[in-house]
Amino acid sequence: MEQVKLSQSLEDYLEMVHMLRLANGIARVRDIAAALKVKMPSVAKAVIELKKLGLVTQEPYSGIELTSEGALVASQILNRHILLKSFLIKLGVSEAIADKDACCMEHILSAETLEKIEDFVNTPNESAKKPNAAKSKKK
Amino acid sequence: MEQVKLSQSLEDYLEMVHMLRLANGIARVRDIAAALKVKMPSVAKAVIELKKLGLVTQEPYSGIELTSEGALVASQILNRHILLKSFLIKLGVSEAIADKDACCMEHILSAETLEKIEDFVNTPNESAKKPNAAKSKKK
DNA sequence: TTCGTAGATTAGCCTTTACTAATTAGCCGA
DNA sequence: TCGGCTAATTAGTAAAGGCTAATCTACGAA
Repeated sequence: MEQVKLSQSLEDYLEMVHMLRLANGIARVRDIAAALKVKMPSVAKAVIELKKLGLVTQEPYSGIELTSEGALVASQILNRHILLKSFLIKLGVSEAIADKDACCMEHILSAETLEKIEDFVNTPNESAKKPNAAKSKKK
Repeated sequence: MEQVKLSQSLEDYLEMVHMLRLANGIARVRDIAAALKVKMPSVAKAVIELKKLGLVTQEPYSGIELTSEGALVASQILNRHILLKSFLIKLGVSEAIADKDACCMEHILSAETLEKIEDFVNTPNESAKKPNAAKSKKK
C-alpha cells in the first residue's frame, strides 16, 4: 500500500471526479472545470498527471473514470471533506463557508488532528467536553 | 486599511520575522531559513517581495525589520496561529502537531470560521455546547 | 593589516499550476 | 452527407516558490 502523495491541487481534481460521478454518473472535463472554477486545459493537464499516477483512466474525448486505487484515494479525501464540514457546522459555521473551508482543510491536516475532530463530531452535543472523563455513558 | 493580500508563503515568512524578533530581538536570514526549513536564497527572495509590499525593511547584510504595517499584519497572523493552536489542543491534539497544523490553517480559514473557533476556545470546558443558547455577548 | 569563514545575495534553473489561443474530435440537425 | 457547434486537447506563456552554484560582504583572529 504505497500511499500516493498528491498535491492539494491534484487531490481537488480527483475528489471532483469522484463527486461528479456520484452526482451525475459521469465526470466530464467541462464540469470539473466549472466546479473548480478553472479552465478546461487546466483540467486536461491534471488528468494527464492523475493518469500517470494510475488513479484515473480516460478514453480520448470522453468522461474520466477512476481506477480502483483512484476510487479509494478519492473516497478518503471525500470522507475528510464530509467530516470537516460537519465539524465546522457543529461549531456554528454556515453551510456555505463550512463547505469552502473544509475544502482547504481536507488537504493539510495531520492524521492526529483528523482523529480528534472525528471524536468531537461523534460526541453528543450535550457533553461535548472532558476528553478524560468522557466515554462513560451518554446521559 | 487596504488589507494586503499575501500568499501563504509570504505570510509564513512575515510571521517568522515577527516571531524571531520577539524571541531574539533580531530576524536574520539564516534563522528564518532554519526555522522554515528552506534555504537562504528562498528567504532572500521572499524578503524582496515583502519589501516591495512595504511590510519589512532591511539594511543590506543585516537583520530584517518590520514596518508598522508589517508589524500589524504579522501580529494578526501570529494571533491566528495562537488561537488555532489553543483550539487544537483543546480538542486533544498534541502540542507539536497542534503547532504544525495551526501553521497551515492560519492561512486559509475564513473570518467566519475563525470567529466560531474563537467562541469555542473561549467557552468554558464544561458547557462547550449549545451555540444558540450560549452567549449574548456582542463582540 | 590581512585572511578565512559564515552569512547574505545574485543568477539561473526547475516544478507546479494556472492561463490564452489554436487545433482536433465527436455529434446533431438540416 | 455536410456544416457547425461544443467539448477536449495541444502548444506555448507566466507567476510562484523552491533549489544549487557562484559571488559578495563583514568581521574576528592571527
